[in-house]
Amino acid sequence: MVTMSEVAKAAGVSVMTVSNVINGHRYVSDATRDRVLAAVDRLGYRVNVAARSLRSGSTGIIGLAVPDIDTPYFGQLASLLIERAARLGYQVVVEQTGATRENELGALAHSRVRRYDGLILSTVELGDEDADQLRSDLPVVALGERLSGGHAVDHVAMANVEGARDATRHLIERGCRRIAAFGAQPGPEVNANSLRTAGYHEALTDAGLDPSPELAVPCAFSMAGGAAAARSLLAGGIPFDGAVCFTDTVAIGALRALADHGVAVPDEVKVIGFDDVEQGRYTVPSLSTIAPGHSEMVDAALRMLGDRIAGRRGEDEHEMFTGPHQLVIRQSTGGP
Amino acid sequence: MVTMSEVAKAAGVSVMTVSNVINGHRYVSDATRDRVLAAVDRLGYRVNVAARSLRSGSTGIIGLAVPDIDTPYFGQLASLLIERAARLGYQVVVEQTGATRENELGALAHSRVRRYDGLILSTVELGDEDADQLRSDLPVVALGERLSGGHAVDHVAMANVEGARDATRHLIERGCRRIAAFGAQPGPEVNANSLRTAGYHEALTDAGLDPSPELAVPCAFSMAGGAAAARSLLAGGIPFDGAVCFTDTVAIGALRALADHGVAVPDEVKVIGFDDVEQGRYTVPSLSTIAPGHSEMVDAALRMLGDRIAGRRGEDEHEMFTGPHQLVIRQSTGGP
DNA sequence: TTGTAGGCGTTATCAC
DNA sequence: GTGATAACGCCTACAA
Repeated sequence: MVTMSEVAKAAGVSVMTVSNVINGHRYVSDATRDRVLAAVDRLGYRVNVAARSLRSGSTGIIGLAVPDIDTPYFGQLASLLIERAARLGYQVVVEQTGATRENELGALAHSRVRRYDGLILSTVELGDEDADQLRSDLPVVALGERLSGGHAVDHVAMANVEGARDATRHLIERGCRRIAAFGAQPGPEVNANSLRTAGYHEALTDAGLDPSPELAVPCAFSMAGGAAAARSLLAGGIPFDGAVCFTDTVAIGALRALADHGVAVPDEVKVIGFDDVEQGRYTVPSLSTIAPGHSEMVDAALRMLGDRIAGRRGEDEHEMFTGPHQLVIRQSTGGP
Repeated sequence: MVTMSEVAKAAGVSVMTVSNVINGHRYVSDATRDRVLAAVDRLGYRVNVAARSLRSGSTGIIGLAVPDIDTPYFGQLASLLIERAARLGYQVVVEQTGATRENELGALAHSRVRRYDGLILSTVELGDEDADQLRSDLPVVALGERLSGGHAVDHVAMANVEGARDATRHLIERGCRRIAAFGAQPGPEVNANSLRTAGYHEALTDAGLDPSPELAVPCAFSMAGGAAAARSLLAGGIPFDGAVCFTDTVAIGALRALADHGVAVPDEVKVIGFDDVEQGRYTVPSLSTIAPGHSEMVDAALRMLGDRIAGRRGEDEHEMFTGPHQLVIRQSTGGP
C-alpha cells in the first residue's frame, strides 16, 4: 500500500507537501506540484480514507435505511439520493431493514452507525414510542410518516392526507360512487395507511358519499397485496366502480387481478395509485397516480442532513418538510 | 465522542482490556467483562470504525457499481447483494454509473476506491480495451458480459446465448414463425446484446427459419426502448407473431405498445422477456421470461470477492461463473 | 514555500 | 488476566 511518505520520498519533498498538493492547498510551487503529481501517478498512490476519517472525524458516507431497495418507490428514492449525494461529495451505504421495527432501530443503534456522517431513515414501523432513540449523536433525517410530529428529529413527509383526498376526489369527479380503498387501515397511529385513509374519507364525506367499511380493504403495500385486495372484493361479490390504491405497486397488483376477472379498466372500474413510479407509465392501462414530489423530498432530506452535520441547527430545533403533490391523470381513470 | 480510553477510565481498566472485551477476546475475567460492558452501556460507547480500519487495513465495505439502481434488474441484484453481504459482515456502497464507460472506469480509478475492501462492477460499457484497468490492487469482480474472457478479472456472467436461444425456441414451439428480437444488435463485441442476438439466431437456424433482418430491432434496455421497438414494427406494417425481448423491461414496454395498437398477447403475438424481475408476474398478461439465476450469481460474486480479499487466489488465477438459466412460462406465451 | 511534531482511536505485541 | 507501548496514514499547528 503506497503511502504519502513513499510519495514524498520519491518526489524528494516532505509528507506535508504531498498532502498540500493532494488537497489542493495554496503555497505549493508549480514545479513542486508537478513533481509530486508525477510521483503519485508513478506509484499509484491513493488517499487512505480511513486515516483521513480518523483525523477529520468525518467519513464522507451517508447511510440510507429503507425496507427494501428492490421496490419501485424505494429504488427511485435511493437512485435520486445516491445521485444528489454524489454531487455533494458523499457516498451512500444502503441498509435494508425489511420494514421491521427491530431492524430500523438496529440501523440506528448498531456500532456501524459510527461510520456515517448522517443517516436517512425511511421509517415504516418505527413509531412515536421509538422517537427517543432518534436522539442519538448521529444526524438523522426521518423519511416517512410514522411520527406524529413534535419529535426530536428532522422529518421529510409526503402529503398523505391531501394526496389521497385528491385521488379520491378525482374518481368521484369521473363518476365513481362506490370507491374502494386498497391499503386502508384507519386508526389512531400516524402512518401512511391511516393518513391516506383519512384523506380518502375526507373526499367521500365532502362529496356527500357514505364511506362503506367493506370497501376499505387493508393490504400490504406490494403488488401481491394489491392483487389480493382486489380479488377479495371480486370474490365476495362486493360491487365497486373505483379503487384508490395506496401505492402504485398496490395498483399494479389490482390491475392484474381485475384483468384476471375480466373487469375492464377504466370502463367498469377506475383505478388510481400513489407514488408515481416509472412503472406506472407502462402498465396496461397506464396508471393515474399522485406524484409526491420525490425530487423535492430528496433535496430537502439532504439539505436538512447537511445543515445538521455542519451544526447549522440547534439540538432542539427540528425541521419538517412536506413534499408537493400533484395529480397525474393517465388511462386507468379515463385519461389519455 | 466517547472513546475507549474514557470507557477504560470509567471501568477502572486499561484500554486494551476494553478492546479485548469489545472484540470478544479470551483472557478476560467475567467480572472485568461485566464492568466494562456496564461502562460501555452507561457512556454509550461505539467503536470508531475509522480508527479500526486504519489499524486493520480493511474497511468492511464493498462497492457495488451499477448503471442505475432504480431499475428492476439492478434493484433486485443490489437487494440480494446487500442482504447477503450483511450476513458476511459487509456493508455496501452503491455507485451509479449511468452506464457510461467513463463512470465505470471512474468507479475503479477514483481515490474513493481505497474505501472498499472489494468492488463488484456491473459492466455495461466497459470493454476488452479497458480490461487492463481492472488490474488494480483492489479486488474486483465483474458482473456482466462486456469482456470476452481470458482477462485479468474474476467474472460472473449470465447464460446469454443459451437463454436467448431457449426463449426463441419456446416461441417456435408455440407456433411462432415471424419472431422479432427487441434489443438485438449483432456484432463482434461481446456484450449482452450481441450474445443474446447470437442465441436468437441459433434457435431460428436450428428450426430452419430464416432470420429476417427487419425483425431484429435494436433498442435501449428499458421500458421506453421496448415500447419504441414494438411501435416501429407496428407502424412499419411489418408482421410478426412473436417477440423475444432482451430484458423484461423491454418486454413490459413492448406489451404496452402492443396494447396501444390493440394487438392481443398471446393470441396474435407471443412475448417473452429475459431477467425474471418480480414485475413480470404482475403485468397484464403476465410475462414469460428467462430466469438467469440471480441468487447463484450474487453468491458466486461474493464468494469470488471474499476469496480474493482473503488472498486465497493468486494474482493471475481468474475465475469465471455462469448463472444457471431457466425458462419461465407465463401468460404472454400462452402459459397459465 | 516547505518541514517537523503530535495526535486522531484502535489493536498487536509483549511484558508483567 | 491485564496493561504499557507503538504503530496504522493523515492533517492541523507551528516553526523554519
